[in-house]
Amino acid sequence: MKDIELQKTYNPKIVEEKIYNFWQTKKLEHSEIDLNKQPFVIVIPPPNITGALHMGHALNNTLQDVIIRYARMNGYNTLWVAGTDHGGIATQNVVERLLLKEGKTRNHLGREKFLEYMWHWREQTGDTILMQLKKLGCLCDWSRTRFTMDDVCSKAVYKAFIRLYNEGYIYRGDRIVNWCPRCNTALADIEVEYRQQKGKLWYIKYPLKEDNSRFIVVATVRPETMLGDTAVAVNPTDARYKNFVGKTAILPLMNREIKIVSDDVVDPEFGSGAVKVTPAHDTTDFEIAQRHNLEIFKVIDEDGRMINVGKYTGMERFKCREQVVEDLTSLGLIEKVEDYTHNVGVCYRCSTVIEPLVSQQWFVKMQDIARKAYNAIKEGKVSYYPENWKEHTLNWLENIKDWCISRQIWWGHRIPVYYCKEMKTQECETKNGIIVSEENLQSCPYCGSENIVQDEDVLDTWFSSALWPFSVFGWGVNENNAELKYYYPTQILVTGYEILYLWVARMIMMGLHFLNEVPFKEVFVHGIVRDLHGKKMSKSLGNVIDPLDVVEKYGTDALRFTLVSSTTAGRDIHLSEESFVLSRNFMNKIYNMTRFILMNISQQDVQLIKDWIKNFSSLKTSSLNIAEEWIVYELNLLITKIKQYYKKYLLGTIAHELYEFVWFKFCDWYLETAKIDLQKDERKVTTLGLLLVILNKILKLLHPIIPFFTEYIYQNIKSFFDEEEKESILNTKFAEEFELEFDNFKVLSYNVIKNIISEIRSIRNEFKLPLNIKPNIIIVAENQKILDTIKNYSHYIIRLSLINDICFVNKYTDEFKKPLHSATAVFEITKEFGTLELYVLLEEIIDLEKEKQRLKKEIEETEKFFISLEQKLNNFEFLTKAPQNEVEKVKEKYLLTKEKIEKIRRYYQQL
RNA sequence: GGGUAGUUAGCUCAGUGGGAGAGCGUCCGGUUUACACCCGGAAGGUCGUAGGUUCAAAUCCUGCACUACCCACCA
Repeated sequence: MKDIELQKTYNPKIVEEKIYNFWQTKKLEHSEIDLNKQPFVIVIPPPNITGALHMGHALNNTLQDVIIRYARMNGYNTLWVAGTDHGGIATQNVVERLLLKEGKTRNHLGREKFLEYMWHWREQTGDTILMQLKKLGCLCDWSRTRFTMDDVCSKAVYKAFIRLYNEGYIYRGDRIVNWCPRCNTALADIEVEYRQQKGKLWYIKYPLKEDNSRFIVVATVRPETMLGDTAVAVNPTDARYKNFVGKTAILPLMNREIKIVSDDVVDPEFGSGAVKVTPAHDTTDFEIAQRHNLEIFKVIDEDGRMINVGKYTGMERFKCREQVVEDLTSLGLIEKVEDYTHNVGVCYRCSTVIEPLVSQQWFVKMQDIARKAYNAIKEGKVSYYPENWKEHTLNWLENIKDWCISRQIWWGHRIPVYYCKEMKTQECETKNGIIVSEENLQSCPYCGSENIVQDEDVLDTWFSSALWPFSVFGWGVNENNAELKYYYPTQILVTGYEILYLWVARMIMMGLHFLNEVPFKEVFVHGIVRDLHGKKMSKSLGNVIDPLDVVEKYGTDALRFTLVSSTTAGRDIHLSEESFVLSRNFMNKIYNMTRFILMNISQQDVQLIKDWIKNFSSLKTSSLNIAEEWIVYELNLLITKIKQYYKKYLLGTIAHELYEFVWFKFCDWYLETAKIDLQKDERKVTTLGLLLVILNKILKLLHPIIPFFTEYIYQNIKSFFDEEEKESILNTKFAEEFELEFDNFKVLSYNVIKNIISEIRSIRNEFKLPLNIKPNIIIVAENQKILDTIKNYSHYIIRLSLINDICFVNKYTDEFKKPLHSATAVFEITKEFGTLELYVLLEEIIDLEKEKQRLKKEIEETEKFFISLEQKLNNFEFLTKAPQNEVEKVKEKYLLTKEKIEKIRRYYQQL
């Protein structure tokens, strides 16, 4: 694959295609049980089969891929399990919409045909997203791909249900559930979103039975529900209503007698202080009804239409509201109407206003199960990154409610419960005719009756998701299998915070309950992808950035690099198109830097360079020049930092550090000095060898983030290394620090040279020197050693700052008079080396007024700092209370700054 | 109503006790042959606000304002 092309621009499309095909043949992602190696496992948050890849997926999976590749390069037996989620209501909605286009509804087809249709649809399109993940470079072991409704996972679902049922954790009960009249199903509390909505608060007069000229006034935002009222409640301490409690009121429009009761939940401050009680359609009212044994009277059906209410029957609930208000108004029973803003619950899928409905549902009793999870998290068996989500999860677990797991749809795991209609035996009767069975039953196992029916409902989609970390390893088929033993618990779960409770907490609970071990040791929580201004991406806002478009335009690696570098500790990500341009440019930069290196290698040098690289590890830094020593030193610092950041999963910081090092240190500085070295034949091999060694390290550091690009470059340079046997960069070891002893003086000297060059450039710009004017400069120092070192490398300064020549002056031994027509700068180095003066000889070009201003500004800035140092040192408390090394540091800076400022002042005055 | 996070350059964000940083944008200058998807330079900030702790605060604490998200049964 030696084909770095001559084009000046990196073409991701061609390269990524090539590398993708290369990987396809290598099956690098495959993992097998290897007891000699430590496993490092990630189980994917399974995307919904309806989903086309969006930015959230791209982010989530890129992060996982970075982590898995890093672990892989550190010698772990990595496994990333892929799969998809059947997605319950969301998926059924999508398919029903498709059906509707054909003019059909699910009821036309019937359950069986409808499911057939759905499975067929899934076969055709369900794996699209997995293909897209593959293209993203995700190192999932595709041979293990699972689906929440495949045989293996379904077995786990039934097994879990039956076990929970037998253990007494699953029960069936009457509850007020959040009903979505559009989706026609119950929703869990966490599937309900609240929206603030402007509404009205109606005050309605209910006449008293004993004296219909007297009224009790109730306030409500939902007048239509009054038709189902079975009581009025007031606070027991409310003096206004003391005499009403126990009396009977007449429900207007319905002319039903209802009781007036007292209950603590009623807030006397709100509205009129009296509450209408509609047990069938309000959670609080339902609770009141249970405490007072009130009748439950259902007036709204599953489609959101009125029932059992005479002339209102069949009306849509909001239409009915208008009608009720109109009728009450004409009866003179509306006392007043107020504007009122309140929260309305809506379905998280379709935003339809939720109707609280009383109905029979299956529930999981959560308290015991949650306590186990609570303790495990508290004990640190699961670590959260960033940590603050730990506390959130604990809070949620503490206040957990029972989990409604039945859903009134067809797509999903059908609840494995049968009802015997006959109950012919005693045994059958004690069981209430409820049969829980994984098998497809034809007759009742208790009484033999063939008159049995299976529960119509399916399980909440999150029920199967909660089992995902172990169902994928075949727990449902055989819970003692070797894979489960080896791979479970997994290492880390990567997810957005929006499903922390919906999913993550439940996995922890189920993992602990069924396997007695947490399903993952770590949870990495990332934010949600938003647009540049923090708005959620949505089609209606038109601010969606499609990852596939980005890949098309800028390449997969650019997408990945941007996503990773935008990730900061659990915060939301604000994406803009231009951020991908930056990443694309970064890739191009490295591409060209590589081209430069390879272009400079002549055929006859290849072997020499290989030999040099082979011996590099035994080299001493003394054979390196200061630029080389500096860059190697900086690279070591970088590697150390990056390894630490990985421990804390600070992936965004890692991307930033790499960007900075490669561009600003390696390319802008080292490569520029290397160009100068390359002109001397005797330095050529060393320079090129070192450039390749560093490039190789950089590739490895970058590989987890931009795998395609780094693989491509690696394939083009790997022949220089003893790594011929490594087919892919993925099989190499992650970059380690060089084991070298550094000479701090060399590093320091190089930094001084850098500063001198920058300063000269700045002066050139300030005085608008054209490029063809190359002034002479004078460097004055107090220390001969540093003067000699700079002298040795003066060619760097001459080339990089475009000057003619340098004159070196030792302040103590040489005669020196400050040249008048020059621009001046003073540098502080260290206590040992003192300060250094720079004169750029400008002769008649200089504008002395400008130089004056330049120095004045410098003096002002330095003075500000100097005064702060002085104040510190004059402060007795600072001297006594601050740590000694801080005081020392300030003292040193003080002396240096003093020297500097005095010098600049003197020059200023001479002008 | 409760909780959490955020408020730093025009924009997007780093920085968690010792001289305010990056990228983009802006302005100035560049065919320095790896890269114009580039190079060099510059301007731009009383670090939301009011207090407090400390020798020292963008950084720690408290109040307030605004923003975002999560949670909650207030009709």
